[in-house]
Amino acid sequence: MLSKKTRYAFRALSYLAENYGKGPILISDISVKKKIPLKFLENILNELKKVDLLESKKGKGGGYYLKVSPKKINLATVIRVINGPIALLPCVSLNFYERCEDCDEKHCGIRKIMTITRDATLKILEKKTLHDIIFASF
Amino acid sequence: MLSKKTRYAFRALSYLAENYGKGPILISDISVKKKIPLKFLENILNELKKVDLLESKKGKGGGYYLKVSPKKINLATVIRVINGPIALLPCVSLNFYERCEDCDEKHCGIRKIMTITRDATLKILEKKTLHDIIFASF
DNA sequence: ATAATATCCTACCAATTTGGTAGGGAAATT
DNA sequence: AATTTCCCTACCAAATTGGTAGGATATTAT
Ligand code: FES
Ligand code: FES
Repeated sequence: MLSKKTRYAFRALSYLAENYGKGPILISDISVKKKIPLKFLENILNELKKVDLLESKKGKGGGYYLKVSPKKINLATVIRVINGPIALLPCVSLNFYERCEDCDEKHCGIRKIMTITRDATLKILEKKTLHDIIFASF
Repeated sequence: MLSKKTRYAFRALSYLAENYGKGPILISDISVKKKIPLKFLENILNELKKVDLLESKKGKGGGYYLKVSPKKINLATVIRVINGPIALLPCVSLNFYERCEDCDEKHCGIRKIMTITRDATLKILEKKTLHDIIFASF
């Protein structure tokens, strides 16, 4: 399951997506509107900034805003940044690969099935974007 | 990601599947062959027994064995028992449903996409069985 | 300048989950 | 009655999760 933090990230991002092009949005504004603990949200938005999904501005008139269009930010990217691997096993992860101890990858049946599962999941999560989140909600 | 415990469960089950029909297998045998900590494995097998995937026999000649054919035990079932929900959000889980606070299910775009993802995942994990694990490994 | 505004950074914290271990009890077999 | 094997309860350390606190830093307005 996705962590609470990741769910917060999606809620915050969808709010920013709804306000795309309207300039910087205050953390405190997002916090109140989306009911996310302020200081926790601060941290989340900062992480999203560090991977270039968001841009920020300090001082009066400042805040956070999407760096690119909501149509260009897919869900897989967000999950990887905040939640971590999408694959069900480390030996199957594209972005967080780790070898399985005591298991031979060449002849591992579990791995093969989890690879198929990963591909099916990614096919959806890499195609769906923040834009889809907003417009799936009407 | 699946827990280490779940990976142990799959390794143990695939060993039991390979030996299906050959009578009870010792925990200690599985532990050594599949390199799983003995006491931890004890616990795992017992949980699988409680949901009727395994049967056990005590005393000499005893051990654990699959209660039904490897073709009838799918991966989704195993994951749910040992790892928990398969869906990425509680509001989308079929077997572990929980309402999302501060989120209206009717108009939630995230939920809709996660439902699609869940269905794609389940389509695979409910179809693939222990038998497939064994025969995908050759 | 300097005050005000707002993000950024570091450190800490409690509760829960994960990945075990220890020790003995209960049932079946010899 | 001894041996074998699973079963049950309790405990434990380390990691992760979901935060909070307090101030440093950058920008803007006066
Ligand atoms: S190689 Fe990763 S589970 Fe076998
Ligand atoms: S209802 Fe579960 S995320 Fe919106």
